[in-house]
Amino acid sequence: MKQQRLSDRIAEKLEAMIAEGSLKPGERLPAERELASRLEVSRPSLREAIQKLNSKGLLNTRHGGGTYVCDSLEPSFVSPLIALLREMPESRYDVLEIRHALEGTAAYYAALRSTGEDKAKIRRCFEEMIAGHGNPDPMAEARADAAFHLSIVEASHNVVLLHVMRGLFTLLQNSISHNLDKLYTLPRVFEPLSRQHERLMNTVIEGDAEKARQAAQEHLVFVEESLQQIDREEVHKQRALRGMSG
Amino acid sequence: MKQQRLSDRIAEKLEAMIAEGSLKPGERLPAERELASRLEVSRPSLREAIQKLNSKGLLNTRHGGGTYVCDSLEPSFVSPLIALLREMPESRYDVLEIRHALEGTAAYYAALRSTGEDKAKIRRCFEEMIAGHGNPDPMAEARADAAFHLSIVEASHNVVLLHVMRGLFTLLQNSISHNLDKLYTLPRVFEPLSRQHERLMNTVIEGDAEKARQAAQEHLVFVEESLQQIDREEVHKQRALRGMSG
DNA sequence: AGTGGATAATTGGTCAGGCCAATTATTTTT
DNA sequence: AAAAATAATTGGCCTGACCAATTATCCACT
Repeated sequence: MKQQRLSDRIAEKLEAMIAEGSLKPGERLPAERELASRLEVSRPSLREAIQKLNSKGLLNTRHGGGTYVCDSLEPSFVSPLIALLREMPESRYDVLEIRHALEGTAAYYAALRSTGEDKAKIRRCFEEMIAGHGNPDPMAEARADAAFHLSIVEASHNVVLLHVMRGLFTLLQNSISHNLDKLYTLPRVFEPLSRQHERLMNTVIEGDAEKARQAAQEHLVFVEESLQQIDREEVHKQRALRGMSG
Repeated sequence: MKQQRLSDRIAEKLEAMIAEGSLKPGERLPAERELASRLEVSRPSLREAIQKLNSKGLLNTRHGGGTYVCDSLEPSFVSPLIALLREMPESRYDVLEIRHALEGTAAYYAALRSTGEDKAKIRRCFEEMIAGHGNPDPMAEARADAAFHLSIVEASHNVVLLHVMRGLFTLLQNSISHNLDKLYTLPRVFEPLSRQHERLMNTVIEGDAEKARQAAQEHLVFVEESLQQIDREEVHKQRALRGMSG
């Protein structure tokens, strides 16, 4: 079972040479024509291999300049979909639109179906989130936030919903974290956020389904608007910086 | 200052088409020669792009067979679930709960954002669905139904939503087809269903967001209730059978 | 002799066309 | 109707060429 593309074998070979050390970081590769003849392959096949390693971040190529081994090699292990959406930052708002729709129903059914155990877990997640505020690592707060919301989704006793929401949170944290940290650091944002979380929790625990749905939706509206405002301010800031340098 | 490799631009373009949904998971790409001429590039350049996406895991290519969009783009949303749901058919209602939440917003944004092209496609899917009614294969109708709903999701221009919904439909068709066929064969069910579909389409095309959301939600309520009733009747039937044999 | 700029050589980028090999569709044969 | 042979399609690989960006070289001029 040795069916393999030639360009793949070449890429593997080069990759091995880099890993093993016979091609050092920063070093320049031989010219394509020469390397091709030395490996006894055609130039197009060599090029396909180089382009693959190029998009992997192992090599970088300058027109007319040559091909070099990248200095810092950090392979990225992310699911293809995540990688796809990383390129389109505006898809963060897409995720929020979906959460807007889903968390409302999650809260609704959580209010109707949650057991005592569920409620205890929700409360625990809430308190951990509060306790963790001011953490030097902003991503830790994002994780606590996600855990809180997921505890409510869990209490809705809809397994499919739980999986979908987990996927969405991974998407948010893992790939589109841009500006997400400011949500937890700016006091004028964090305080209303915290009140909304508390209200959401209480309505769920009290079992008031309609109010729970409403609380979830108002929360998401606020998050969405806050992020948009933060983004706008970021644009202004960068514009100001460009103005100074010019 | 925008010097970029042609193969990179091609790869980006294909990637965008996948993300945006005009290239569906599992779909086959045109042959290299044809695609190259259609993009007005040479075959080697196209190949370099394809190889890159290939090593990224977005495409997969079989010698002599063709190049396909990887169909497991949503492992985070679906794959662990398929096995799970086979065991518990009642979680079909979980999926419906989610659709209830999502399709409303999908219709809402589709009404606001759909282009003329989108609307044409929606109408086409609707007509194919009508034309295919009475098909001996009930799953074909289920697919046409899914295609119709997905065309609306597509028109919402929310790429994440599109991927999530595709995952849900594969889930429905692929693993829990139980009793799903009766939805299309019983006239007392199919006729209202058809009217609801038409109303949904019209509200979207007219651009009335709120009415579109409402139409989608009413449709899902009806589907949910119909399935529940069918299930109940099924239980009675089986009970009667057991009674006869005992 | 040193410096600046034109020139040549190197090197990656792209293309055209051809042949081979694996797969898929079609036809023929049994 | 099923199986085998054949044709058409499609990806894999190669040669050779030309263009464009970069780098090295060389020559004129100060």
